[in-house]
Amino acid sequence: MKRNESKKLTSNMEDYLEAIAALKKKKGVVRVRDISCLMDVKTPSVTAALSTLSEKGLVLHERYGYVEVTSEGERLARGVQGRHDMLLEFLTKILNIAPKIAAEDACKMEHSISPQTFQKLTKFIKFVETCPDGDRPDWLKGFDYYYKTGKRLKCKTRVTKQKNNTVD
Amino acid sequence: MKRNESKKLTSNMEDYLEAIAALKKKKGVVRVRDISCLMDVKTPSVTAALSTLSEKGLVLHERYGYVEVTSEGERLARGVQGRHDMLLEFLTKILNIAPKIAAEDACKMEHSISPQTFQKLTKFIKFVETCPDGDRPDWLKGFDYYYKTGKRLKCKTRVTKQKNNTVD
DNA sequence: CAGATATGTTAGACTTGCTTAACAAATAAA
DNA sequence: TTTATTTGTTAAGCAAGTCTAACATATCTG
Repeated sequence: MKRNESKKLTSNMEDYLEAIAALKKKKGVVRVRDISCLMDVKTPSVTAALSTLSEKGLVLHERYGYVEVTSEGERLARGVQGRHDMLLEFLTKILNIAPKIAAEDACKMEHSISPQTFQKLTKFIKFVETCPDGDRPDWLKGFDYYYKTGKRLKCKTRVTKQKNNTVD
Repeated sequence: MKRNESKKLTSNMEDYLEAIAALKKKKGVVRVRDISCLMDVKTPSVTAALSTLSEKGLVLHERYGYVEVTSEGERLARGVQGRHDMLLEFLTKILNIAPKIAAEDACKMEHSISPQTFQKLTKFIKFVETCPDGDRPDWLKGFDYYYKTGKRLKCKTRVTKQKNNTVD
């Protein structure tokens, strides 16, 4: 009754789990080779990782066999993937960051973001994307303009006090 | 002429350097003990880290002496600290995340954020904080409201199409 | 100044994660 | 079916970072 499900995964193990779940979804079956290719590590690293994840009850793996993900593994993988997707969306859609850069950032940040921040950002994205203004709310277009030119578009609403808005 | 300034620091070394620079700024002199307390590690870990940072030319440290930061070390530390501060500001001021949580997130994300994302977010914060609307632009207040209630405040500007905005 | 205390270093061990080299099993092809 | 190829595992070792235990230096205090 003392299973080694010490909950907390390292970033690396989260990466392996995420990759495995993604491969499962995409290809149906998952082999050591697939994981090693996707993650750009050698196969012995994968074997080692699988042994760790097995002990934690997140994957099933018999010698020379396919890799299966347990339901608990699924659950965790969905969490990581969810954080990744959300971050990617925030970076590309809202901040307008180049997809490649955004993907790299998302890959690293997905391991460190707290549930609170995840929730806030998720809502923030939703807030932006369901805006009646259309694709991109006016204020966000205002940011695009500000980012490019350093200047602020004329504000349509009340102006209480004007602060400096210099370019650096 | 072959100094070991292999540029890229690990997250951990970035943390040490950041802590050292912060202590220097705050207390004037930096001892191993201070670093070990601040970072919650034992002193031998600090000694080892200092040896690494010394080799890279980022700190100066003689046996049993104070720790000094080189100008290159300063420069790097400022970078890390800058990312930290920016992230903290974004999380607390814009997303309204509790300071403690925000600080934890910032501590981890400060190591993984790309220059591009740093720049975008920096501008985004500036865009928000120099908004003529006052402390917090109207659209951001709109987000606060949306976050709390799941409902969208009436939009003052043109409404092209209304999408669903459910709470989950 | 000399002992007690605080601080710093060294040595050795452990963990995580990676590698290469050698071996073992499974699959494909002759 | 026997060989060749691909795939997977084991073993051994390296690097970063942590720790504890033992030792060394500095500093404080009587």
